[in-house]
Amino acid sequence: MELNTKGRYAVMAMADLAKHGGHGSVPLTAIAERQQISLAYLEQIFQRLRRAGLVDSARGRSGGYQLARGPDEITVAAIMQAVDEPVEMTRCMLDGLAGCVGSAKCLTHDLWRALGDHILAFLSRVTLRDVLEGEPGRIAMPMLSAREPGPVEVAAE
Amino acid sequence: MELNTKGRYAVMAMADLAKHGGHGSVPLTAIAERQQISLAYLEQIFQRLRRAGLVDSARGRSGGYQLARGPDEITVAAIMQAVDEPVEMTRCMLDGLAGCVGSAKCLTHDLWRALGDHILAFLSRVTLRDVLEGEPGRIAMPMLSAREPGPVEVAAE
DNA sequence: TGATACTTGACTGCGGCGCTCGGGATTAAT
DNA sequence: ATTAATCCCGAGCGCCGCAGTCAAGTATCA
Repeated sequence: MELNTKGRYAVMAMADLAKHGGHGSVPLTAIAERQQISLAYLEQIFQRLRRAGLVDSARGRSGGYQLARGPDEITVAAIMQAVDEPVEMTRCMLDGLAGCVGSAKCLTHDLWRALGDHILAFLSRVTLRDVLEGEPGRIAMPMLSAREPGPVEVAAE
Repeated sequence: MELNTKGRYAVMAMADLAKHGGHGSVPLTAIAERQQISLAYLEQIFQRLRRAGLVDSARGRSGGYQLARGPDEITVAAIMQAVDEPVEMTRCMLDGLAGCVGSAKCLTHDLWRALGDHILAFLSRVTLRDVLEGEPGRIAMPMLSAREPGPVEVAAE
């Protein structure tokens, strides 16, 4: 269960952009320095963000990037998907049951699917604005912290 | 955002064990064949499961493994943690703010933390029994499928 | 004209996942 | 007693892809 740097950097950079953006574009050099990310690597990442329509670019001197939409209209899910192809959990379900154990759906098929959906749903509910305001903490709240063996009470009934 | 084979195989194997277990132990050769996993690799995985107290082993001929507890007392989270050290999303928060951007918490610090908690909470609510019964689909339900800015209303009632 | 910045694509080190191998210890069947 | 299953353990290793670099080009502004 791992998160790679591309997704992480992308969200960090976008958050930085939302914060220091305001009016006019922000050059990558500034972001790279503030967030301590290699400039050349950031450039790669922003190409993808641009192609996904999440940022607009301005070339030449005093150029840079700015958000294509408001910070409350850009979700973390959108960023991660733009930068880092699949949020899927396994090749098992790309189409049909290809990667499953030969015959039918593997026993855990539905589990991974549910997990993937769950993560995506979570990230889809967090916007850049939330990140800046430290909201994600609150959003995660309704979860029981973990492993509470008592009366489990899994929703419904 | 990726899931490695160790965690995946472990859950598949444990599900298989729960299904074909019943009474007496199940040899790894059987699981390996049914789930199409390399035997030698499975052995590694089961060492960890055993040390974590999730399975009991019986050596010698007609030996094998069986669940140490009932299928409804073993969560997917427990399995994944036994096999695959951290479910953490980044080194950023191992202790304190080590990996953060020099100074203070990085902007996305809380986000990754919330994501990690969220995933763990989800996996902690799914037991082996649920997996066998195809429940994980239902468990994931209380999530609104995505980006629903309306009244959030998660879990509870 | 030069400095600043984005654009693009090719290239690469190397860490670690995913797996194999070889041996050993234990137990049950015959 | 021997053989055949099984678990137990540690070392080793190929190869892929992540993370990052490099080089060359284009646009824009002062």
